[in-house]
Formats: sequence, C-alpha cells, structure tokens
Amino acid sequence: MLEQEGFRVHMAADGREGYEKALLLKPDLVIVDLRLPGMTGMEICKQLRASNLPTPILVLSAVGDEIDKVLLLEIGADDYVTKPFGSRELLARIRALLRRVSPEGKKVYHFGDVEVDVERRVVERKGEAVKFTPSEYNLLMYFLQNPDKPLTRDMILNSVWGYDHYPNTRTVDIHVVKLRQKLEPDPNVPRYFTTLHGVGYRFLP
Amino acid sequence: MLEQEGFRVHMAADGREGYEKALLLKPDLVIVDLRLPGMTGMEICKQLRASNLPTPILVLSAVGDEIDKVLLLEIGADDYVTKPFGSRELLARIRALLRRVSPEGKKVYHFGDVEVDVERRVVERKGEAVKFTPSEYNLLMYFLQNPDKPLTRDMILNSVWGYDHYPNTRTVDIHVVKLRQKLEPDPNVPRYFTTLHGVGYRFLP
DNA sequence: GTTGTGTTTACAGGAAGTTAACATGGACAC
DNA sequence: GTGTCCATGTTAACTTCCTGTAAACACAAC
Repeated sequence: MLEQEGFRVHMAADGREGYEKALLLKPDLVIVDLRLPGMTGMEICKQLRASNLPTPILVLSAVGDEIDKVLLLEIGADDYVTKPFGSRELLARIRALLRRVSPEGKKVYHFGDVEVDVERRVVERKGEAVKFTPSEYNLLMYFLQNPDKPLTRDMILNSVWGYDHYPNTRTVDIHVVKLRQKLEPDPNVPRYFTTLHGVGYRFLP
Repeated sequence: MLEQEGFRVHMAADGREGYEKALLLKPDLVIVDLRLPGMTGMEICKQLRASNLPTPILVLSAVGDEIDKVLLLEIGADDYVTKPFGSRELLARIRALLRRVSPEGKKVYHFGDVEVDVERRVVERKGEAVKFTPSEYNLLMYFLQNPDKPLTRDMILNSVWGYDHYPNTRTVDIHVVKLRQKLEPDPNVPRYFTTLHGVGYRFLP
C-alpha cells in the first residue's frame, strides 16, 4: 500500500533485522510492531534512540496489548496506532509525522503549464489531471527535487528505484521518455527534461 | 572494474598493509574484506577510527560469515555488502557512500568573461550557457584545477582520459582547440589556454 | 484471461571521440 | 636573414559509443 502511494519501503522479518536496517538505511520513518520476534518494539525504540537515530518512529499495537502509552512516547516513539486500523488512517499518521519532522516547505511545484501537488499526488497540465504510474511519479519527484543538477543514470537508479534494486540503466531512459510524452510541449524537442549526452539527464524548470 | 569507472585504486595483500596504506594515502574510500590475513576487517575499522581517519569504510563479507552487522556499523564501518554481489551493486554503494560523506562543496570558477558552475555542470560566457561534451568538460576541469602549472600531454591524458586509456596525444590538441573556440576571446591568439612549445599547455586564469 | 505496469532487447540515427593528412608557425643553426 | 626541422593548428573522414524508440517479454493485480 505504501509503495502504491509512492513511498520507498524496506521490510524486516524480525526486530533485530529491523534495527540493523534502520541504522544502515537511515529512512525517513520507522514503523514498528510492538510484538515482534527477536526484539520487542520497545527495545527497538530504545536502541535506536541510544544509537542517536533521529528518525521518527511509529508504533503499531494490537488491541489487547497492555501498554503504557506514555512510557512508549518517553522511550522515543513519536506516535502509535492501535489495531485494527484502516490504511487511510495509517497513511494520515505517516504523513503527519513526516510533516512534523520535515515541514516540507514546498508542496506544489510549477513549471511551464504543469502543476504538481505533492500532498494530493496530483499532476495537472493546463488544469487537466495527468495520470502517472508509481515509478513515473517517483522519477518526476526526483527531478523536481534536483532542478538544474546533472543527474547520471546511476544516481537516478539509486534514488528512484532504490538501493537494492538493480534494473538496466536503459529503464531510466524509457521512463524519461514517458515523462516527456506527458509533460513536454514538444516531446521530440525536450525543454524541461533535457539530455546531457554522455552524462545523463537534467531537469530545467 | 573500479578503474574502468574512473576511480584510482590501491590494493593491499593483507590487513596490515591495507591499514598502513589507508593511513598513508588517505583515500576517499576504504573497502575491506572481513576475512583477511594479517588483521581482520573488524580490527582495521577499529584502528582506522582510532587513528582518526574520517574516510568512509565499506565492508565485504562472505555469505557464511557470522557477523554482527550492528557491531560493525558501531565500530566505524559505514556500509557492508554481502557476497555474492554484482559490480553494479558495489558501484552504487560506493557512489552513495562518497556522496553521503562529501556533499560536494559549492564551487564556481571564474576567468575572463567565463563562469563555471561545477555543481550544475554549467559553463557560461557573458551569461550565456556554452555546451560542453564530457571530455571537453573534463579537460576544462583539469585546467581549472591546475592553474598556472605547465601540463604535459601525458599528464593531461592520464588525468582526463584515465590511467589505462591511451589515445593519440594529438587528441589532447584537438580538445584544447575546442576549448579555445568556445572560451577564448580570440581563439587564434590564446590568452587563457596557452601553448608551451615543446612542453604542453598551461592555463592562465 | 485481461489489463496495466515495468523491464529488457534490438536497432536506427546521431553525437562525440579519434585518427590521419595537411597547413602553419616557432625554434634553432648557419 | 634564411632555411630546415619539428611541434602545433586545422580540417575532414572515420569509428565508436550513446540515446530514442518500438516492440517483445515478465509480472502482478484484478
């Protein structure tokens, strides 16, 4: 569900692995279940804080759990959700946490006749909505966040497709083509998503 | 493989030699295998950190190794890769580490009516952007980084074209000509990219 | 199965890099 | 001064590599 929404998600099968991954990947947010094999959610919180990780932590708890919510927050968690919960609620909490931590100054991008509303995940061209698949949208976001900078295919792959995912570099090309088809005034003469021959691509707002 | 990618690589046959070389050469990145003759990867990490070397360290571990990844990270390693891994993955990790550590300081060069913005990879003359191919741009960077120094064709070939790549030395000439055409007030009377007859070239800002 | 999405493959066209050939001009000896 | 030699400048052809595009394939969700 989170990936559908454009988040990059890493998962861990137990508490110990989760703790390691959190330290290593330094994600924007950690979601922890209270009941875990290997290490309880509580312990993870404590340890992550002890390791000086500033990442916000969202705790999931089952309805039967007898938990001291205050203790949880004191220990380093930033929010908790009690099962059962809907995906909409979880999403809202996640967005709220992320917003609280990094106030995300810009929520709407503009260039040419295109408008991108990050919060609503909507791209409009001349006022009309344009559909974007998850990877197209992620690629677009990466360009928007790095205007003017030359971006090599490797940088794009790392940031958009992720650390551990390794498709062919030509995959980037094809998605750039798709962005151009959807957003360029003349897709054959790119104005915003330009090619740097021998280097990569560059977004010029 | 790394040399192919433009990195300069030093190797060591055992842990002790690697430790000494790392201290001596102060490289941008250290790659250590966990199982080493002479000194284990763990010990190297610890010692390098104890010696106040800020260099990022990437650890390679065999799949069978029972390693405490957290301990590894706490001891001073910055990332680890478990064998078997592909060269693309290794490369990506290396690039990510280098990027994380040195955020690429803002650098802008000036000379005459020319301005070079390294981060944006943009060269402007009288405020107008001038296009540069990869090798032209690399050559320009090399001149910018070595002002006033006489540079022989061999030095230029080594640094710009790379260690193991040896095209005709005349290739340098032609690229110098192109720089002049694009950046000199009068390309026939070089002012910035001057010829040292019998020696090579020199950049005078 | 069908649909939508993502990835890989194949190939054409074009950009960039290299080489060769010739022209030019400086260094040096006389 | 003058002539020769050799280094450098210049042009154009050649080669190599990169990118855009279409189409096939893989895969998951429905």
